[in-house]
Amino acid sequence: MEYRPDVGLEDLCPVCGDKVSGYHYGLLTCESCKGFFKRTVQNSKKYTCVENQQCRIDQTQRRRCPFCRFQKCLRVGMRLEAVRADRMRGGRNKFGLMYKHDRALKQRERALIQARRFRPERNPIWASSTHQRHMAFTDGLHPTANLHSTPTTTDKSPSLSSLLPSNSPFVPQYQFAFPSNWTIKSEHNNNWASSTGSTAGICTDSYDPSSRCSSAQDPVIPQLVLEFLHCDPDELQLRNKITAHLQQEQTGWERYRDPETFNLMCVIADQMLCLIVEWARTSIFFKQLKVSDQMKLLHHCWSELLLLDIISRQILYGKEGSLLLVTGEEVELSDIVFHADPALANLTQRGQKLVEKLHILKVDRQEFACIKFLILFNPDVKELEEHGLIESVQEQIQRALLEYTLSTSSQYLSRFTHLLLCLSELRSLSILTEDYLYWRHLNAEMPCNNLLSEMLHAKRA
DNA sequence: CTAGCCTTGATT
DNA sequence: AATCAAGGCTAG
Repeated sequence: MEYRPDVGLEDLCPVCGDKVSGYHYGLLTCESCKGFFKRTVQNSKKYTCVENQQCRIDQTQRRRCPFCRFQKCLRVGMRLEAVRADRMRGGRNKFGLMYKHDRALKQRERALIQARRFRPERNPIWASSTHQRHMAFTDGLHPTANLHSTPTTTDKSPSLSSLLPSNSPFVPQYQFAFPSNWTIKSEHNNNWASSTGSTAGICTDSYDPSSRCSSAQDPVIPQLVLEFLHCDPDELQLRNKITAHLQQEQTGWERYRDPETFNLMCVIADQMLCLIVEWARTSIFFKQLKVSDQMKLLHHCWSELLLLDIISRQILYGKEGSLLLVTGEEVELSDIVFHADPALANLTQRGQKLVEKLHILKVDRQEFACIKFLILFNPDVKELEEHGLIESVQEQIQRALLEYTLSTSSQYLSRFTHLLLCLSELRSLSILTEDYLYWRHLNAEMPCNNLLSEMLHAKRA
């Protein structure tokens, strides 16, 4: 296998693919597109397209249609407001900070790639993917990048049923034993909410985060937790997959620096859902379930998993005051709240509060990996064929998580209880989010024919 | 018009 | 003083 640098994307102009000469009008572009954008805006140029406004824009053909070229400039995120009305030269503009953040992010990314190169990690999840993705940069087919445009066979995300059937034979590694020395007593339907009542007495004291053990003495990571970690996809691979897809879709992913681009967020969420399904179907325990049960479980918990994915990203990699997207972009939370409608603003704020709580608890990657499985294996889902099996897996996960928590925190019971309370909040937040998305979906404000809309319909059918 | 190179000037 | 993203200039 030969070495090919996969960092090429950010060195190419997102408009025409030429060599980038620096940040211009909001993002990294080449010198010629910088000049073209400047001339167009300064002189208020009006172009027309002699074709059907779908001209391919690349380095050799960029001169042929200024109309389509300018459309693409806007689409990839070049900012009109960065062209100065007074034509003042020199100095800096308000984007300076954004450029700085972007640079830091790219630097971090490079470091990650560098580190991974020396410690190559075999990842069976991606290798065994049945869903082929075209990484090639196919330009010119969707020039307006209208996300409502009729999906082609490549840009339409596959249905859940087509994603699920697994070819890999199951090799049993774990016994489904029931030596439950302890269980979380469930008084309600809700797994998480139950802990409020039964263990309330223990958790009235506030949790002291300093009780979290330092890594000085290595915590004992239970075998099952290690297995969950092994199933957990690598963040950088997720990022590369999603950005490759967005490139292919010609959506110009820089656009969501503008928090109003709800559509693009939906495309990202849809792609994340595909990857979550991929994670599940190749994961321990889940891959041996009947496909019908797999579908029921995923239909039930997809929004929780999606939210947890977003939230865990903030805690593991993000920073305060901004939302880190899977693509590596950061969006100011205040911008989102300012631009969003009241319902979305409220969801964002509640989500942020949850992030803060989990941040105080210092939830780590091991625990997030466990929690994902806890959410997936929900024995309260109706009409499960292998209910007993799913229940026993749920108990094993709970045991493993508690065992791990025990080894990393001196106040493990308090900590564990707080963790479960957070999951209860995650549950209600996911229900609200589904309602919100469904409402936008009914108003035809979302891209259709994708996994996201399939999931939205599943529970309401 | 295009695009490569030049000048400018606030920020660091 | 160095940086670097604005605007400016000018052959082709």
